[in-house]
Amino acid sequence: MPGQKASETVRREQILRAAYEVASRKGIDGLTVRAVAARAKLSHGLVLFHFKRKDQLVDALLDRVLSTSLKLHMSEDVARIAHPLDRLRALLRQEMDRLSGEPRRTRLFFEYWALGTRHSATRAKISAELDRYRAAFRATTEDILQAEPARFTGVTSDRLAAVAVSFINGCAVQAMIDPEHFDINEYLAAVQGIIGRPPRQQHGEHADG
Amino acid sequence: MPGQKASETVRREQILRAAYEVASRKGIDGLTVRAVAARAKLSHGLVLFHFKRKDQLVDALLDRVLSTSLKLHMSEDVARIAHPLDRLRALLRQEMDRLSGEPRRTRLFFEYWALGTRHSATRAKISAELDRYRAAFRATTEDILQAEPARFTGVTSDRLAAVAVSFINGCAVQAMIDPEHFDINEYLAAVQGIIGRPPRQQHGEHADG
DNA sequence: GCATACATTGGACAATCGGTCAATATGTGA
DNA sequence: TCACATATTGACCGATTGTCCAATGTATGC
Repeated sequence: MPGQKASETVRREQILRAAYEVASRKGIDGLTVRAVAARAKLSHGLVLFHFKRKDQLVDALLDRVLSTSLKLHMSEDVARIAHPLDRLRALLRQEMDRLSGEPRRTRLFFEYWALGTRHSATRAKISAELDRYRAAFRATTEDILQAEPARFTGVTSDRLAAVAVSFINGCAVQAMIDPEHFDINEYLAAVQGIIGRPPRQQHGEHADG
Repeated sequence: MPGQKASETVRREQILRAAYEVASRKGIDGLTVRAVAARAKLSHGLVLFHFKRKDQLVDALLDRVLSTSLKLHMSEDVARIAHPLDRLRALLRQEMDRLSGEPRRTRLFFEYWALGTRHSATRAKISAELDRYRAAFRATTEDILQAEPARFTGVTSDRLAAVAVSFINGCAVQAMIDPEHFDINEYLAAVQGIIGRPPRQQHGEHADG
């Protein structure tokens, strides 16, 4: 049983898969070289043979988490929606459903997020991937601005995409701590009431604090 | 210098303050009994004399983080706003400003948040404190519903308060990773455009993926 | 001043961590 | 089949952790 050789790519994949399983269950600080090795049924020495340092393993796992957590897949059903704003709303709903349906991965994602506050390389990687994720929304937000320019005065498509992403992250955080008590439809309805159609905001702003 | 006695309440306060400074800089997993002791200029044995286990220290620190992070203070300027919806908007802006101005505390708060996914006691404590935080918004959201019932059909004041809190958390997360590239005014304007006044949502829902 | 109570210290311990390395098992080409 | 390259193992190391505890220092009542 022990000692079966394998190619480097196969081993790295096997180790990374085990690392993801460990981290998604025990958190980043529970991500131990020995725990990963045990999960992959390998010796801990072998893990450090393929990933020379633990940092490299953590970093590679971050790549994996980002590429799966921040991948926007526009289904055909959604792409077929003619009205751009409705399409964006469908995207929002889809992404929030997806993230709230994967609480473990979402939690791991935000653990890296918090870690990025102290670790600049991690922060840079997350920021770059968030940029890519935002860019995936741009096609739709540009359509929106073109279709209804009057609705979004002074708002760029970039900013619109940024808000969409931020909105999704906020809901994901909410769903992370309390998955049951979170209903996306109610959420959207209430936000619509709070934000939509301000009765007297344009003429005399009181904001200056 | 060493060995000066002090009352238990004073020592606990001193230790907790040091624990907060350590955790807000190094994160929860950087919160070490010895690090806290060093920060408070005490022996590590004394820390465990007042907090019998490290868990109790971490737990007491959570109380402190929650009571400061989730405290809603309605300033007189805000309370004086007659229009309830404008008052809620001002509250949102105030809280987002406050949280984004304290990135360290916010990060620590979300670290506990993520930790709550695995630790049920932590999760319960955070949920309870979030309930209290939500309740502080209820006075305003009830005023809103009373003033403009037509605007929020089928939305309760509880739900409205919940959305406000979730909204704040989402912005806080956003400001945590990238404090510079976050502008609350632009955020609110863009959300208003996305959510407000849906042109055709009520009759034929297409959501079912 | 002295005895008592207890806050405080720092050493010791086992457990666990990341990391190194000699020894070994395994596959491959001739 | 044999030599060679290397993937794999497990022992080992130093550092750090939480926790315990005997020794010591400090305040207080008498």
